[in-house]
Amino acid sequence: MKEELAKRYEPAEFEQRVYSAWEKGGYFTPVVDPEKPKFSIVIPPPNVTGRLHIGHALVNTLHDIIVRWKRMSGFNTLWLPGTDHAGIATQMVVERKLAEQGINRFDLGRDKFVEEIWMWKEQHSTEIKDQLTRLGASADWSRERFTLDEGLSRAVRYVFVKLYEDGLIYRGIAIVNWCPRCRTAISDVEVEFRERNASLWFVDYDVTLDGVAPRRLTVATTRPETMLGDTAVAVHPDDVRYKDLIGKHAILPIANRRIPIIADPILVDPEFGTGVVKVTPSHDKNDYETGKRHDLAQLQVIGEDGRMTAAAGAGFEGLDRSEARRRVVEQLKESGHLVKVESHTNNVGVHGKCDTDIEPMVSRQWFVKIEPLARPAIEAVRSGAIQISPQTWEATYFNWMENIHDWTISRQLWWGHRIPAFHCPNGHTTVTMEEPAQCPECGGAVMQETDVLDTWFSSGLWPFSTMGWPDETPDLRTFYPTDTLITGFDILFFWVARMIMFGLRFTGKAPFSQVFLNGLVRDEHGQKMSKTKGNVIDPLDVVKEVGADALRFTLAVATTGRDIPLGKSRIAGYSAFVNKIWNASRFALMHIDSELKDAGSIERDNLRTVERWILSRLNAVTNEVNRQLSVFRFDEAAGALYQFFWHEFCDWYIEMAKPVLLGRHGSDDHRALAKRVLLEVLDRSLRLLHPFMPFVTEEIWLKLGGVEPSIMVAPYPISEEDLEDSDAERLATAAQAIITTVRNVRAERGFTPKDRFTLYLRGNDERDSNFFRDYDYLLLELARLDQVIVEGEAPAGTHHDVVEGFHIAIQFPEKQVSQEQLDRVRRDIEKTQGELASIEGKLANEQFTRNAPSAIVEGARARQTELRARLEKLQQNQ
RNA sequence: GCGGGGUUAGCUCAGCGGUAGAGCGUCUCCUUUACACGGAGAGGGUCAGGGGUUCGAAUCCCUUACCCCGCACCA
Repeated sequence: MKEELAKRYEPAEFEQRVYSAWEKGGYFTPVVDPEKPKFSIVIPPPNVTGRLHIGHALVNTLHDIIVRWKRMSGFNTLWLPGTDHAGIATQMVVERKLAEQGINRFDLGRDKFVEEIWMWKEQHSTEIKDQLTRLGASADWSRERFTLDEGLSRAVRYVFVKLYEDGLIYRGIAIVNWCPRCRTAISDVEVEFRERNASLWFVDYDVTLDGVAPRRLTVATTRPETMLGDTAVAVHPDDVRYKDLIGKHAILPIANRRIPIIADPILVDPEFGTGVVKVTPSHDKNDYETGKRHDLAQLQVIGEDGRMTAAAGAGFEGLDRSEARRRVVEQLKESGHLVKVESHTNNVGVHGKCDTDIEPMVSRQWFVKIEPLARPAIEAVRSGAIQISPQTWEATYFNWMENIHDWTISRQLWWGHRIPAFHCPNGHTTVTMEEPAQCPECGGAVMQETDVLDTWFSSGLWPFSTMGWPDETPDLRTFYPTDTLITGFDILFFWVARMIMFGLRFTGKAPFSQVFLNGLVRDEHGQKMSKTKGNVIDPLDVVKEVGADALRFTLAVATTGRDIPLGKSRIAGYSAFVNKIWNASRFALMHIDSELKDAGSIERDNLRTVERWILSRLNAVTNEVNRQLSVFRFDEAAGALYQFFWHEFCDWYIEMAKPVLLGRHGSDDHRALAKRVLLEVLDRSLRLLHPFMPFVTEEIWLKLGGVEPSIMVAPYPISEEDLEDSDAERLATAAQAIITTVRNVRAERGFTPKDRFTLYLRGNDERDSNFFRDYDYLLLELARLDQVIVEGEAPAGTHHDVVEGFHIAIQFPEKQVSQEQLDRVRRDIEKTQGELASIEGKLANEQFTRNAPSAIVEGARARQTELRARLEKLQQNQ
């Protein structure tokens, strides 16, 4: 029994009900069977730091589109969901929350603090799952994983121990990027550079020369506070200005220490500045290397907390770095050692997570020797075993992988995988998966390393650790390697590269064969969304307002390029499309009188030209959508469906079918055929649209009464060659073009819809003429004519035209330009002048131009130009 | 500094060798029994500037200007 659709499209009425039905149906869970053709994909696990933003909505919509498409196309499909503990990021948000209560993590102690984070995690992973559910994500929740789960943690320990045994993990002292706020080392990729206006201070160092007049060397520095830790001054060995000073000593101002003057061709560029460089091995990467070359002393003057140490000297100990800088400059000025100050822009490295200036710091950390892992990972992409699209990212990938540095993996944090290394008081270190009872070398008591691993260490194992690896599980055999990886380009190095390296090393296989990197969502002016700018869009707010389908479709259409601008008006545009689908379906359901499962197949021979045309077009779109999805052109696929459904199916086919469906024209057989085709086109269109708009398509499709219990498990349409009909397309297109021409003439000459014309037309052959004789009712109704004469001779004085190869002539009554029309032009001119005046007033207002965001001012200027042009045009027409 | 991308309609973007496209916005007309979240029409662009290749260039090459994004970094 056919059911009717509600009069209004109200997504809130059915979305959640539909989702629960899918869950109950078990459609998200694939079978475990390595023999079946499969498609598998893992979610880029969202951080449990908070709620999902619109960027997550994008990447997960793209996942769901691909996953639903593959599932309907007959693949045993797994989308494996989960979340990431996100080390430092999560630790930071919980610390911030505790700070509001006036507590810091040291008050709580490690165990209690970690317990706090677990509570936070529980709440947020539930929220995240709920958000994904509301978007329609067809992920297999029975396989949901978290990077700190026992199974995944075991994989982490296994990999760590294996890499250590293979000599690819080492512990050592090195200069690393240190975040004084988070009090941990971070890796190179976590450092972001910010351009800043700074000063360049020129400082004189006295040179002690036995028996000769004293000289001074001028060094330039952007960080005067580090001079307290200088242990040398360097010049270029070939620099004639200073050649005689090499090997002598300089006196470091303030500290009054004697430091050597060394020659170093790598550190010093004689062309730059004064050609003299101060050397601070403890607080600068290049200086650290120089120090190693010259065996210089290290003097740490800045501590882990960013405050000056005792070594900085009396009057400095305990001062913050920036305060110490001010004081050093002050003292240099007083003692006359400060020669001059220049302003200078430089790029300061900051910690991407908290924006704190990075302090290069010498410390003992754990590292992964990365080159042996990177080499096969480069090869995998070069050979095509892994394809990255858009392909332009491959260059970026190679560039990075070929210049890769060892990876600092230890973090001085409390939240994460604790490194499986066990130290004893005698200095022995044992690396094993499980804690040993005693030190295997000396029998002493052991204590586990307090450092944890970089969060990307565990997410690098995600495609296989989530499937039970290192055990040979049925899941692993069935679903690994995965097929596609979809994620934002911003984590190409952080995540994608690490998965490729780990996957190849430990499973011997590339963890996926295709990578699709999507763009970043921005606001409608191309600005990055951020809370401080107030331009963030919460996906759930949008879902509540317009439904998940409209949001998903908008995101899919917008995916090309690096930046994805998203504004309310754009979403509204596609929510109108969902509404259109609803209403067209409602119309169709009013006329369709049999269920899909009883309808039988269409007798191809009985089809008439207009039906052949729409089926041919539907087939072309089917082909197009499948093709575009296979190359991740979500925009093209969605756009083709939009164009077809709205502008071909609704605007033309339904209108062309109406005379028959509504009984104004045609036989009963013809009517039955039109109904059958209407059902066919609607059915196929809904299935094609389903991956993009799962909710509304399901809600409507179930009313068509198909054999499958859900559109989710109905087959995805594929193109069928025998539906192609270029001749039907030619004739239908011609009919449409002729109708459009008549409408044009009507509007241009100022006629109303009530004025009736006579149309004369001539076909190229008998077949064409027969078509227009058969379908003259289409021209009469859609072009509002009172007569169509095929093959007749057109009288003189008619409007002649050639449309799509057909000669037509339109005969219409005489018509004078009325006073009313003239008045209307005058009213328009007045209206435009008024609007222009108001915009110009605004632009002349200084307060507006100074205070409004530039985008708004620019918009006003653009509007001004547009209005001026329009005004000119109207005045000409008067 | 090195590398990559961009500059197309008022806005946001497709197109990337063969007669300039979409969505939104603008204007006009229309309550025609699916939809006013609608229908029918209209207007709007020397495709950043300059040079070249070609029968033909938004599209390929060179160049200039401006913008974005990586990577590296000079004290």
